[in-house]
Amino acid sequence: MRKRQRRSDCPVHFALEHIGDPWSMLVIRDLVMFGRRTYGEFLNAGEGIATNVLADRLKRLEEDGLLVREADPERSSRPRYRPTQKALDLLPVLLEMAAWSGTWDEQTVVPRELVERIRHDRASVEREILACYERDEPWMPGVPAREEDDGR
Amino acid sequence: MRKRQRRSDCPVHFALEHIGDPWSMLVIRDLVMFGRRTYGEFLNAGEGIATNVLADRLKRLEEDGLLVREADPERSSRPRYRPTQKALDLLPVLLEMAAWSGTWDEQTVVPRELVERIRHDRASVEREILACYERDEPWMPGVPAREEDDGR
DNA sequence: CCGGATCCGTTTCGATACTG
DNA sequence: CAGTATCGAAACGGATCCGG
Repeated sequence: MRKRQRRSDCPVHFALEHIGDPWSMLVIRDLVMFGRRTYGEFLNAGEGIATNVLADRLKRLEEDGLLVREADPERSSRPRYRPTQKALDLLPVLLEMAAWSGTWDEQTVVPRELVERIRHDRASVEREILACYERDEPWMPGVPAREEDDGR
Repeated sequence: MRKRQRRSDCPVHFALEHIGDPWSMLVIRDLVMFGRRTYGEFLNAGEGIATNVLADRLKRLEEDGLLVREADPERSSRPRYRPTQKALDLLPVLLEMAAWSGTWDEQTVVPRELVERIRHDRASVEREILACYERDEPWMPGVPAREEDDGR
């Protein structure tokens, strides 16, 4: 018997236990597209996620194999989160979400130009993002990344 | 001034107020891909959505312009829900979700063959689905559409 | 400090009963 | 058949506390 305790644990298997949770998707987006890696970076990224909710999602995503938690090589006291391939494979979903948002959401942060790129050559956008990921750099073409936190 | 009362109304504008809600996405999927049109069809579609939650989501999606509510031409007492273009435009997101689910979700209902089709020629899958939509027919290649309720 | 954990008032969910 | 009404159980948000 499976434990069934999560709100988004609806009995249809359509990726919704992750994609159907906004905070999970924000964390995954931050991991995959914006190169965020630490608790503080997620927390102060402008989305206003609460500390307990963030901790819960990080744990849940780790349990479900979407991210790995490892020690920072320089400051070992600070955990560092990295997306797994399972999370990287959500990039097409994230990009289609971005394109839809840029088209229909009046409050969108996604620029039209990016929408066009996704529509006409999504593969190249994916390659660009994954190349940044390989170099451990953030990718942020016009999308506000870190809103002012910066304390290094 | 906008009402801000929804749980998934997080301040980052990335389509998450709809995509981040599992029940909303199920309704949209049922509308766009499976040709479901009535309250009862959504309710008994096997997902186990509660009546009040379904009513709430239908109202919310109508307010946000994702579906229109109209009277059934034959039985005028029965409302009929149809997706708008805004909802139809979520088809790429739905298909990428399906592909991810078919790849990574061990409980998935998405067959491998469909995953391959989405990966290699998503546009043709989209055309197929939209053609069914135009004819007001459901589309369900191997995906269980309305599974008979398991008693309960 | 940073990365959480804990407590608490409020909101939302989910199940069922009920109504037009 | 298409929804409301109700109510206990979760989840959320915010603040605070705590360990390294």
